[in-house]
Amino acid sequence: MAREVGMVSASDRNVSIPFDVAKLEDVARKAGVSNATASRALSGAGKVSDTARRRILEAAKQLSYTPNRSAQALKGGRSGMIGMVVPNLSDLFFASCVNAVEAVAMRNSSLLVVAATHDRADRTVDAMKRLLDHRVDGLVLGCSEYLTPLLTRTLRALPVPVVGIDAPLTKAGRPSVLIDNSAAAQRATEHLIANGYQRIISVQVEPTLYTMKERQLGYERAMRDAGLTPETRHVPDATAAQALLRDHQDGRTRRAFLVGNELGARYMIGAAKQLSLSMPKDFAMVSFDDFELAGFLETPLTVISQPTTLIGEAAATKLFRHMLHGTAANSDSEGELETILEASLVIRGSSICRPSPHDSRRSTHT
Amino acid sequence: MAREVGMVSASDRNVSIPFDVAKLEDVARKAGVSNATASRALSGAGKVSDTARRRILEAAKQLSYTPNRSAQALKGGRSGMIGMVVPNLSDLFFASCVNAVEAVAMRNSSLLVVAATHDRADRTVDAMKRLLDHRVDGLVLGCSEYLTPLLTRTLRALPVPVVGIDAPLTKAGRPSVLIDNSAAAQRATEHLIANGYQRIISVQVEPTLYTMKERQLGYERAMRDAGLTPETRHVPDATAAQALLRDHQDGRTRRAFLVGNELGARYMIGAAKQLSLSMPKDFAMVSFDDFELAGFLETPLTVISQPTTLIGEAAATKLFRHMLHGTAANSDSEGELETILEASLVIRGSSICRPSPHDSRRSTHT
DNA sequence: TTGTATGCGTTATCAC
DNA sequence: GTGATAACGCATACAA
Repeated sequence: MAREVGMVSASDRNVSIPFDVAKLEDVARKAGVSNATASRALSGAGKVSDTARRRILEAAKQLSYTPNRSAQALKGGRSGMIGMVVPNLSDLFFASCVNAVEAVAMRNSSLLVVAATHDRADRTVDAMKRLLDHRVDGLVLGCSEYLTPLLTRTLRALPVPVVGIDAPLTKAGRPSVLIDNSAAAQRATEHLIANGYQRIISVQVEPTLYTMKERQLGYERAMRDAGLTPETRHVPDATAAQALLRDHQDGRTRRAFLVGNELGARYMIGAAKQLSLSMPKDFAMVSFDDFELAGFLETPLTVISQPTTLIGEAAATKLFRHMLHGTAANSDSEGELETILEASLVIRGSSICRPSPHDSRRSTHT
Repeated sequence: MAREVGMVSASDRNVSIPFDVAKLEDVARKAGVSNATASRALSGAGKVSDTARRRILEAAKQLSYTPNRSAQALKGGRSGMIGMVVPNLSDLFFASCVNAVEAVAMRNSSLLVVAATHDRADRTVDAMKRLLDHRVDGLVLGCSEYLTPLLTRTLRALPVPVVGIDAPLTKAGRPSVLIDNSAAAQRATEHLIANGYQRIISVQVEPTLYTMKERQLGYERAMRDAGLTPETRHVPDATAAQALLRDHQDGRTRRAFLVGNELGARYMIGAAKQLSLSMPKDFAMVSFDDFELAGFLETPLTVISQPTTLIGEAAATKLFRHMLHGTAANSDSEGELETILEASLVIRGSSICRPSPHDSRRSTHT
């Protein structure tokens, strides 16, 4: 068996039992066959007599042999790892996607290597390269930004399949899994209009992101279609949210806010508390991204909910399909590059005139 | 055979992905030196003439050479990866820890490989073994359970350093980073007592977890010290929470609940809504684990907040220190096996008689 | 200081 | 069917 952990220094009292690092050679010897035969039997490829196979599998089991993935990867096979790049691992949306991707990876006998840019999009390319140094077999890229030329070029050149999340990689010829942000925002806006709101303000925290631009488009479309005037405010922080609410305190017209993400919703809710305003009396609100306690807020919050688990599963599944298909890259291999999943509008109290006492989960799909 | 979601059937797995990246040999040739010299120059170890070194570095840069980590790992060096096992990657607490660990790994030129047990603790050992198949250089183990004999044995035998999070690995001779759950629970209970509550019920969602047992102990100690009678309820779901609140509606004695985790808090808040009860009028509540909107609930929630980022950073830092020390395992290498970080009691409206209108963040350390 | 040769654990290509 | 043997890319003991 490989290397003994011998040479235990005298000071060690809790002597470590040598960990199960049986290698192929050990299995082969124990089964009384050659290295090559053992490999064939274990990998399933190649012809091995039944008796030999049985003995080999038995030996492997007893030694609890598992192949050294580094060696496999070096030899040219798969590394058995996929990579995932996200802005932040503690972000609600991405964490949920990561969790789903990991589950699919596991089911496909792969491990997930994560690399966070920690909200610095300029590190995305670096992160991808580092992942590739480790020979990941594929990549899930969670990136909310528009593709930069550098990123596009890099993506095209990557020697492994890539699937995007949150924003499309279409310009780079790579598939992605998204929701229809524009349609979802439009649907939410129409919901507000249907509830009698005419003065609806789009609240943007990070207007430059792809998703935010899309949501803005949907909002504007709904407003135009209804003959209303779009009105947008950049709210980068809590202070801006307070200013915004102060500007809309005249009390004559009923105001509604369509908020681009959960962070913005927090700013707004905090500002409302500060100013002692309450929804939907003083203003209405719909926000992107659901969270566990949205229904338990002082005023339950109407949100557009993304199917994060489905997104992660779909992206990972698509990735593995491409990996198994074996094309070097996955550029324009299948007809459609963008898989669109459905977001749902979860109507709670913050967007309707008479708030229901309990969390009403009438959800309608966009 | 039922196909699981995300399980990609392998119709053909023949094609390997070409990986035409510069290797050491290319750099050496371009620099006009041997393989070995190039390796020495790039790794920094060994003596190389200045002129050669310059040429080699230049060549490496032009070819944008990065070493093949699989080969390095196989050769016996480090793989440049650390592993992390957690119950769930979308869990607030663990996601935040993972994010911090990843950041530290990055700073140490390592990648983070994650493996989630998806809330099935019996998969922990499997997850660790899979990580080790990939030759991770170290392991962070996030496990809320008590160590089983199998897990203890496995941990002792692991050939790499391990650091625990959330629960101690002391029985396995491994270090860990935790908060003092018992002291935190005691502190919270004392806070309730100081606010006039005498009937304080401990609400447990998963009483068997290590953390929960600890919290229970602290709660009981505080109660005993105050001459009060401990009272514990198992609340595994929303229904149980409703039953609990119904049982305590007599309105004569002021009730307070110490809730073991955020999930329990959700159950309680939901049940309160259903029964049209409100805090702190009808009952008081303190819960473990802070979350973004805890201060914006109908009644801002008093919580015990764990320094998740610090925990992750401390664990990862400790791990890398052990890895650099170079001992195969890290058992009893340093004096103290348990690093205790401070949790803070964030007092909001749910635990005091007259709730302040705004989120009061007077936090006191345990 | 530099180059040659060897081996890490696997898989694949050959002969037998 | 089976078993030697050669890579995979890198690091290093040993020579030069």
